[in-house]
Amino acid sequence: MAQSDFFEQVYQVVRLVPKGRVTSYGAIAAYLGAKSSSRLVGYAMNGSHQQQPPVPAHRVVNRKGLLTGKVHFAHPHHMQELLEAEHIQVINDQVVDFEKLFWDPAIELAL
DNA sequence: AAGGTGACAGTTT
DNA sequence: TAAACTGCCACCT
Repeated sequence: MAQSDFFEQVYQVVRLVPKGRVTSYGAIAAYLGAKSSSRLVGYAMNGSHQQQPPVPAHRVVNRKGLLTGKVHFAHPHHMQELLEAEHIQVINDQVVDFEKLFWDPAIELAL
C-alpha cells in the first residue's frame, strides 16, 4: 500500500460525498472504524486544502450541522458560499435540514 | 525522541 | 434545562 495514512482514508471518503449533501466528522470516523477518533477526521481536514484533487471539506460539518471548520478556509465565509452554491441553505453557520441532507458513508457506501 | 495539538463527540455536573 | 469536562488517537513541532 502506498502512504495510505489515516488522512488519506478521510480524504477519499469526503470526496465521495455527493454534491448537495453533507456529512459529519463522526460519520466518517465511524466508517473508517475509528468512531472514537472523530477529532482525527477534523485534524485531517487541516491538510485537505493542499490535497489534489481538492477535498470538498465544506461538505463536512460537525454533528450539530455547524460549520465549525469555516475558519480554516481561505476566508471564514467561503465555506458557506460553497454550500449555498450546492443548494444547501446555511443560516447562522448551521446547515438547514441537516438531518435530511446528511450523508452517512456507513449507510450509503454499504450498498 | 517525546510531548502537545485539535475542523469532535459523548458523558457528567 | 444548559453548560462544562473528559476521552481519543494520529499528525505536527
